[in-house]
Amino acid sequence: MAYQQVQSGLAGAGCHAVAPHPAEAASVGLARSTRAKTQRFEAHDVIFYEGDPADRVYELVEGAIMLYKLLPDGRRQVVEILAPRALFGLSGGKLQDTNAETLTAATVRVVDRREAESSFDLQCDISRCLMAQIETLHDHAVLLGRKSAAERVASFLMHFVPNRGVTGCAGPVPGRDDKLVPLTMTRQEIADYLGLTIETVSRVISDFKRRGLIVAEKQDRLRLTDVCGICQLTGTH
Amino acid sequence: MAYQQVQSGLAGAGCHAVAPHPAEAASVGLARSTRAKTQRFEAHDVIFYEGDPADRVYELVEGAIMLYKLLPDGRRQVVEILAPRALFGLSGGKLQDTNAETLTAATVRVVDRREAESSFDLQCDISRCLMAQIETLHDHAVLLGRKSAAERVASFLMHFVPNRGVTGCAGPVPGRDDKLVPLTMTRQEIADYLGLTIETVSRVISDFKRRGLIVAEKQDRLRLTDVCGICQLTGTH
DNA sequence: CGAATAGTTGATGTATCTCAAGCAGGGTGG
DNA sequence: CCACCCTGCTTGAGATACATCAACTATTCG
Repeated sequence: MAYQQVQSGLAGAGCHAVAPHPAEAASVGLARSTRAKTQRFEAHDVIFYEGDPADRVYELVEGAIMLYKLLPDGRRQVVEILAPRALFGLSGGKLQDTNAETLTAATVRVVDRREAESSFDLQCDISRCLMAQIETLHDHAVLLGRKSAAERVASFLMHFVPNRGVTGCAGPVPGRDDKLVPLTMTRQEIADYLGLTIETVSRVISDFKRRGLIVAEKQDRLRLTDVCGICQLTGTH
Repeated sequence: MAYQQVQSGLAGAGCHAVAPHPAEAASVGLARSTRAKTQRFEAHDVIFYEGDPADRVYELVEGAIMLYKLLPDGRRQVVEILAPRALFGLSGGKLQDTNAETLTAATVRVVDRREAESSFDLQCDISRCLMAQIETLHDHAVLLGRKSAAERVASFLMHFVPNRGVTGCAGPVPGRDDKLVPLTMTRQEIADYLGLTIETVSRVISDFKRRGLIVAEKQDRLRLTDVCGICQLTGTH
């Protein structure tokens, strides 16, 4: 069940692509450690700040988390959005390089960094997860550096549609090509993730509505009514 | 630890200030593997393409390499610039997610991925290197998402000045505050790295010249004559 | 119900892109 | 050794996508 929810988060943000061996599912990631502690957070709680000591490793068990950086004048860039099973809090140096804040209520597993790094299996999990993260960051660099506002928003929306827009995309089930997307992010958070302003995000979404690509069931519940059409707008295909 | 010095940024692209510990230099990274092969490339050689099987791990020994992605319409984003001792070619999936191309002549050490992942020590090196890469990618996301053209170019130039603009920046040696930067990248490559056009990069550099921040000894040899001044323009301080 | 907050829409400004021309340096061949 | 070309870089003029500023509307929550 928990793994199904991976798909409803921002796909690619975490390690979800690595299919767990069913038998191992419960013992993958930080759960392998006997000394793992579980922590519960409310929506919009801060888990750590940039500059905090990076002496613990976190695994997102449930919920969604964003990592972001701030410039001294207040500009913000959300650099990653994490889905369940993502590891975070690892840092090259001794200090956290980002802030970590929950988007929704979230459960997190925490292990002492020293311990995490002493197990070969865990070390492998960590590398695997970091590699997936890097791929996501590469895609995001393309988005931020080279895509238009409409392409950014379309790409963002496509993240919520698992197994579409990927190589070997199955295409729509004939006659039905929609997907309900429960946004857990505010317009401001989306804008800061996409390197845009709140107004531009709003305008693009309104434009998509007018063009019949999406319907807003509520402000934070968008129904993508033409997944293929949106996918065409990502610039990636 | 030796690997804390890994700079997956630009420093090595012309700045060889990152000195490996002489005693460890030969036994760190992929050199730990007995079956590592060394390969030599000319400038602008392609090492692998996006979509190639990701079955080998590479370590840059000498030179500079860029990783980039292309959109179908030809837009390009350079996602990473690698300095000596960086590992690359690792991928979350089975395929390379970027193209890898040398910027200069380069020496690369290659190991079979399976082998690299079977050693605990190497696995540790790999994660450490991946974490450093992620930090660099985070910074780059801020640059691409939130910085102005001038801030991007200033940040780019500061990458070539080791130990400046970092927390605990020593400041200039009184009376002298310059640094020679031998660019190994064309304007087009810089533009594709910074998410700008060639013309904008050129204009910003010209502007910096007019303001006395840099002097072009040659087109590809810039002397930063006011490192502090440039640092102030990065937006990070 | 009403204030507070988040989102939308419009009018205007501007940073950067686009298109186009001119220039410089490096290499080649006459 | 110099003229020429080729490529990469610079500069200018104009277009445009997105940001900014400001008003308005919808939603949430006490």
